[in-house]
Amino acid sequence: MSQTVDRALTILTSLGDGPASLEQAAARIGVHKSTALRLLRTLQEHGLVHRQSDQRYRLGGKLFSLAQQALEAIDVRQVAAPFLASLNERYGHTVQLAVLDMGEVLYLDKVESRYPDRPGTWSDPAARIGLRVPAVATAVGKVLLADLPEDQLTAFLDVQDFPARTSTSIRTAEEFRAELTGVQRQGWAVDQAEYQETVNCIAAPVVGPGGAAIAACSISAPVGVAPIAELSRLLPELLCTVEAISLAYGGSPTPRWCENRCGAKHVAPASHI
Amino acid sequence: MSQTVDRALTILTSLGDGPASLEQAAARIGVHKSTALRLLRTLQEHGLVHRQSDQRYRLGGKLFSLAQQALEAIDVRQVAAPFLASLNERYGHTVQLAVLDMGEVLYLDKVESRYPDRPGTWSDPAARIGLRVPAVATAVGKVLLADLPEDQLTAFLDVQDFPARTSTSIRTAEEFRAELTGVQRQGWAVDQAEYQETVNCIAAPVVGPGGAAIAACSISAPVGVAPIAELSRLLPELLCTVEAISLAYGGSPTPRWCENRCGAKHVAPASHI
DNA sequence: TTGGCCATTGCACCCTCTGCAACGCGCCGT
DNA sequence: ACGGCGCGTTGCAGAGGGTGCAATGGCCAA
Repeated sequence: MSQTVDRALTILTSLGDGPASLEQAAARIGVHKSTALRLLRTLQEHGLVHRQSDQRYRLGGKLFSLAQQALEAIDVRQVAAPFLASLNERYGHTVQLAVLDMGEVLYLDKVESRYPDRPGTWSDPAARIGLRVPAVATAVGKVLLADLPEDQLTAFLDVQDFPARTSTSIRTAEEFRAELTGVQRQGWAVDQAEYQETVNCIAAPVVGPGGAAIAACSISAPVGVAPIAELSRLLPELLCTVEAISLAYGGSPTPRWCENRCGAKHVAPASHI
Repeated sequence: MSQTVDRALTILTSLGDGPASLEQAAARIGVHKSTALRLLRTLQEHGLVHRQSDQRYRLGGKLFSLAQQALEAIDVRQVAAPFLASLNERYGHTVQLAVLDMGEVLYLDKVESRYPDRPGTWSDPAARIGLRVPAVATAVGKVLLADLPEDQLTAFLDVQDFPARTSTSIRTAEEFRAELTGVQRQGWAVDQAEYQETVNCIAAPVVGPGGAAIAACSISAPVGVAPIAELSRLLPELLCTVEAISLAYGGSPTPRWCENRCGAKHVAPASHI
C-alpha cells in the first residue's frame, strides 16, 4: 500500500535472516544503497534495527518490548491462563494456547509439563511462546483451520504444501480436507506424531462471541509418556476446559460448526485471583 | 530520516500502549485518517499489526518471530550461555546477561535461581529476557555506562533523571559519575537494592575484540537469601567468568578502562556441546 | 602511498505520499 | 422506518519527499 514503508518493513524482515551490511540489505530488496541507508536509519532511530560494531545492521532490541506488549494485548490469553494452569495441574501434561496468525499457528501461552525433559525457556526451540508452526501438521492448526470459511480455506490450501515431517504426516490437500471434516464433526482434533515423531497432541477450539474459533487449546505429551489412547482419555477434560474458557470470554460453549460433542460438566479454574 | 517510515513506526510503537481504532491511531501521531489507514494497512500486510474483530488495530504476531530472530542474532548470547549456566550451577543464584540498548539495559539471557520464589517465565514481570530497565539503577547498567565514551555519557546523563526507586537509589548525576569512577577503577559494579528494595546484584563487563564492553554479566539474589557481603564473595568467580566469556568471544580479558582487577584462574564452562 | 571497497552526502527529477472531500455503511434514537 | 451520526474507505490533485546517480570521504590492506 505504501511503497516506502513496505520497503522498510521488507528490509526489517530480511534482517531476520541474519545481520547484513548496507549493500547486502539494499541488494536483498533490490533498491539503491542510499535508499536502504535512509530506511535503515529510520528503523534504527526507532530501535527496530541495531547497528553493531562492525557497522552491519541487525534486528534491534525494541522488538522485545513490542513483542511483550503484543502478548499483553491479546486478551484471550489473560482469560485462558487460569484454565490452562488448572488443566496442567491436574494431569501434568503440557498445555498450550494458540491462534491462527497469517496462515500459521502462533503459540500464545504454554504451561510446561511436570516431567522435565526440556527446560522450556525462550531458548527452547521445541515449543515456545511466540513460536510459529505450520498449521496443517498440528492439532491446534486443524481445529483453527476447520473454522475458516470455505473460500479462505481453499485459498489457504492452494498455497500449502504437505511435507513428510514424520511417517504419519498428512501428505495431500484432499487427505487434509477429509481430516478437517472429521474435526468439524467431532469438535476436536488430534495429532498423532504428525509434526514431531515423538509428540502426540489433542486440541479443541475456544469459541468467541461471534461463534468463531478465536483460539485453540491443546494437551500434548511425548509418545513415551502418554500414548495417543491415554491422551484421548483426557479429551472430556479438554473439552470442558475450552467450553469454560469460551464462556469466560463471552463466547458460545461450542463452535458453530460442531454438530455434536460430549457435554461434560464445566470445571471451574483453579482459584487464581 | 524518512518521514513516511517514521510515521509508520511511530504508529507501531503507539500501538504498544494498547489497541486503537483508525481515528485514534491517526490522532496519536497527528495525521489524517487516510494517511494512517495506508500506513496501518502496510504494517498489517507485513504482520506487524493485526486487525481484531472489532476493527481496531493491535500489535501483530510477526513481532514474536522477529523478537526471537533478534535474540538469535546477538551472538554474545550464544557464546556466554554455557558460562552463565556454569555460574548458576555452582552457586544457585540468578545469573543474567545484558547489553545497553538505546540508553537502557536490555536483558539477553537469564538463568533462574534455584530457590523458586518466582516462576520465571515470559509472564514474570520481575526480570525477563527482553526486559528493559533503566541503566542508572542497576549493576549491569553501571558497568555498561562506565564503558561509554565521555561525550556519549554526558549526553546520556543530561537527559537522565534519578528517581528514588528505593532508599539506596542514586539521586544525582554527580553522585552517579562518582560511582562510575569507582566502577572503572575496580572493573565491576554493585547494586545494593537500588532498583528493587529486596534485590542485590553484582555485575562485570564482557569485553569484545575492540576492548569495549559489549555486554555485562550479573549475579543477583534477594537480600534475604544473600546479603551484599555474601554476594561480594562471588566476585572473583564472576570476574573469572566474564574474562572467560570475553576471551571466548575473541575479546580482551579486561575492559580498556579497568586499571587493576583480581586475576583468578579461568573457569571452563560446563560441558555443553 | 596507493588502490579498492564501502558507507555517506548532495542534488535534481519525478514518483508517491498527503490531506481534502465525497461516499458507503452500520448503528442508534426518534 | 426513517434519518442523522460516526467511522472506515475511496478518488483525486498538488506538492512534499523519496529515489537513484554520481561524487566524496574514510578505512583497510597490499
